Amino acid sequence: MSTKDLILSTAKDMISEVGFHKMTTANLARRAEISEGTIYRHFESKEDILQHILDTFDQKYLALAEQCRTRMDKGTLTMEDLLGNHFTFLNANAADIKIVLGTYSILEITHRSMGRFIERMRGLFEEFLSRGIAQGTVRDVPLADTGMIIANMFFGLMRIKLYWPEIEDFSKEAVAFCQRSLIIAPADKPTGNKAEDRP
Amino acid sequence: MSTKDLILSTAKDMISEVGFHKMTTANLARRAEISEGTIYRHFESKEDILQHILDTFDQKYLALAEQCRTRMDKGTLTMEDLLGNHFTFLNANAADIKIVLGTYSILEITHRSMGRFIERMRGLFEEFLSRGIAQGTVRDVPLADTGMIIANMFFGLMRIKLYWPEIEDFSKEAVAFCQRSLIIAPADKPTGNKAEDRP
Amino acid sequence: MSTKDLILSTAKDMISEVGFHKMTTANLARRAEISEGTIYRHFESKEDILQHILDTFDQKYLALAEQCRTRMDKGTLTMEDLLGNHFTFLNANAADIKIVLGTYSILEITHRSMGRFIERMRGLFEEFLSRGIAQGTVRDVPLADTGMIIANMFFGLMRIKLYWPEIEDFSKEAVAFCQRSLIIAPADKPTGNKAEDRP
Amino acid sequence: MSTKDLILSTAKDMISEVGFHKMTTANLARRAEISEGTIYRHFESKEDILQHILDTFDQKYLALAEQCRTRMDKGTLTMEDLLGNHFTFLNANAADIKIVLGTYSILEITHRSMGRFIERMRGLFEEFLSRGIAQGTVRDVPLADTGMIIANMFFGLMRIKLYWPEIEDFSKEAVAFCQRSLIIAPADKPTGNKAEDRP
DNA sequence: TATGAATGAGGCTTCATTCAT
DNA sequence: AATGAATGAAGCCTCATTCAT
Repeated sequence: MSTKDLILSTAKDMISEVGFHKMTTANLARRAEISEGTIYRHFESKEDILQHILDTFDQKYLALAEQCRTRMDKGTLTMEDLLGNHFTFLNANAADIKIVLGTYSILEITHRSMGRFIERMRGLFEEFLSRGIAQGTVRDVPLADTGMIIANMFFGLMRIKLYWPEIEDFSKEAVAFCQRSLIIAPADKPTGNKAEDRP
Repeated sequence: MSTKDLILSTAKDMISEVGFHKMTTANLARRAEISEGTIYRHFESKEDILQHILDTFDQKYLALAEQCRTRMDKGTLTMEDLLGNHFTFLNANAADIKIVLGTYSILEITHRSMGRFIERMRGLFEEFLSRGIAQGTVRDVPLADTGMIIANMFFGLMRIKLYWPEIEDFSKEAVAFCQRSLIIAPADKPTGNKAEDRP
Repeated sequence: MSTKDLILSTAKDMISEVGFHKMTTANLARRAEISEGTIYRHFESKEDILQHILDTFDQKYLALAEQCRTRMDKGTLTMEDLLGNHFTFLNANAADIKIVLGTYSILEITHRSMGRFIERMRGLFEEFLSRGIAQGTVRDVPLADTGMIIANMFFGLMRIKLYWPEIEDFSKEAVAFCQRSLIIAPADKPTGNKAEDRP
Repeated sequence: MSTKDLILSTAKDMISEVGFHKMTTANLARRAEISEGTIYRHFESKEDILQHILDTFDQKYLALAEQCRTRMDKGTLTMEDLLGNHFTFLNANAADIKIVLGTYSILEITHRSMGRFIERMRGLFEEFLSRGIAQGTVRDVPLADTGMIIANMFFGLMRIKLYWPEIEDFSKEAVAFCQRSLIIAPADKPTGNKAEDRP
């Protein structure tokens, strides 16, 4: 692992653990077992490290989105799949998410980055909804707003999971919540879902 | 306005604007037009100021919750009312919310405070759902999880509104989203929402 | 008790307990149950309080010295009496002594005050020795130096007692130590030193 | 000279000159011609600097004590030697002594350090007396108390010398004072001192 | 006399960044 | 590339003293 990557990965761990402000260059150097000066050979500033972390994360989500779109084009992506993929992604990148959630309010670069992230996620969901509506599997809801609502729900789920891990996971129920609101039941299409539950 | 209140209100503005770390005691004193030493005549530490802000906010939400419960007891509280009241409250206390959202990840006191806040909101929604289910106006959904989902949605809405004000407000649609997922159509229409609005 | 005396006595306790630097005007006011401003109505500065304490102590020792001299004049003062009186005095004024010992190295006023105190004590002992030598009860030792040695021993004893109370009291033995060095045994006078030097 | 040693030696001078409280980190940095931040690269806190000074002094006295014991074992150490060695040591380490004497009443670390110092000196003197008594050259005095008395006398002497240099040195007479009290005249005369020295 | 809020200088400490080696 | 000592600005906080009431 190159020194640059070592710094990046150590910084990622530290920022997600203690926050950006509490990760000092001294701490970082000690934990990465390099000298403080070395950091500045690879990065312009402390913020620059964060920038790299954010950029990498950005790429990763871009890849996920592309992959989802490909499957959407093939028509093999159910809502459960889409949300499931996102859960998997977010869990796998918990440290990045924590960094984003923990710094967007204090650092302009993260704020912008998270803004883009939200927009991308919203866009993806919008696209999914749009196809669903066209196919008659999804109710005719406003695209932009609903996309945002779902994206938003994801962030909330992650936040709770990352910062209040003692609260029981409610992601499954969140999926159900969305499905009830959006999905048109396959059989008796005119009606809502779970019609069978009622007399 | 007493000096203590002046400090409190100036600090509230500053923290919500630039974050807790970037509000320094020197900045705060300058903007409040007092000397730095004066801050410490009224508060034990910089964090103590935040503590007071959080406590006050806590009281305010407690009052709202109580008021909602009273109306629930009378049976005059619809879902729209409940959510509407929350929107009003959150808008009226935007600075507090921004402080909470911006510091829970870096300060233990805010983290605890926000934890309590979430729990209270969830509890209130649970109670509402529970009554609705008993009355047959709300679908039979898991109480705790669903309460959390709605609470969560609120925080998300506020976050977007406060940090990305350029994104169009989607709160109305969020209410609709929740209603579709939760509310049982009054009489003959056991199904989806607003189907009649469409041609 | 007048406010001035209240301040003085409270300050004396505090300085002897925690030291001059750690007694702040805020602390003092709180403990004396007065306001900070009141201190400055009675004293010019924090050091001025100390000055008063030192002056009072000075008077007290002056009184002791005078009393000892009176008894010396009457010829009724043995070495044991003299040292005993000093022990009693020092014990009775432990707080003052602690203040003096704890501040002479950092404050000019105490330094001067302690200098005077030492000189007075030395002078008194010198006088005692001088009479004893004349009477043939005390060895013919250098007056100034020996007076200082005894004075010095007292300060040492007090210091240990006040700052290392866990060390067993050795004042009785200190008196014996001095007596062995100074007193000519009553019976076999010829053995006393330098007797042959005198006509 | 390394920066650390520079700080240490500058601090030693300053503390002994103006006291621990009046040596501020800003003063120290200015006098050592370094920046304030540099201090904290080498020491954890201002008190930590003092701790190092005290530790070094501790070592130095330990070395002296060991050397004295070695000579005691060889039987070549007279009382004059022992006290003389101590005078030399104390003079050579005047700054350290001044620091110890000037801060033991306000700082826990110095208080402990001086407590140890006193105990060590007392122990050494006790040992000397114990051997002297066994050999019949010293009177049969209580060991612990007398050891303390002599140790105490040393501190007193140093104190006067360091803080009231205008007072004439009385250390020679102090040695004589002790000898008269403790030493048994060599041959036939169990009493009076040094009568044999005279014609 | 008494109050106590306000002051502001100054104390200790931290930390991102630079630079000589 | 790497080191790590040095920097100095800035942060939080304390405290003797003043002043309007």
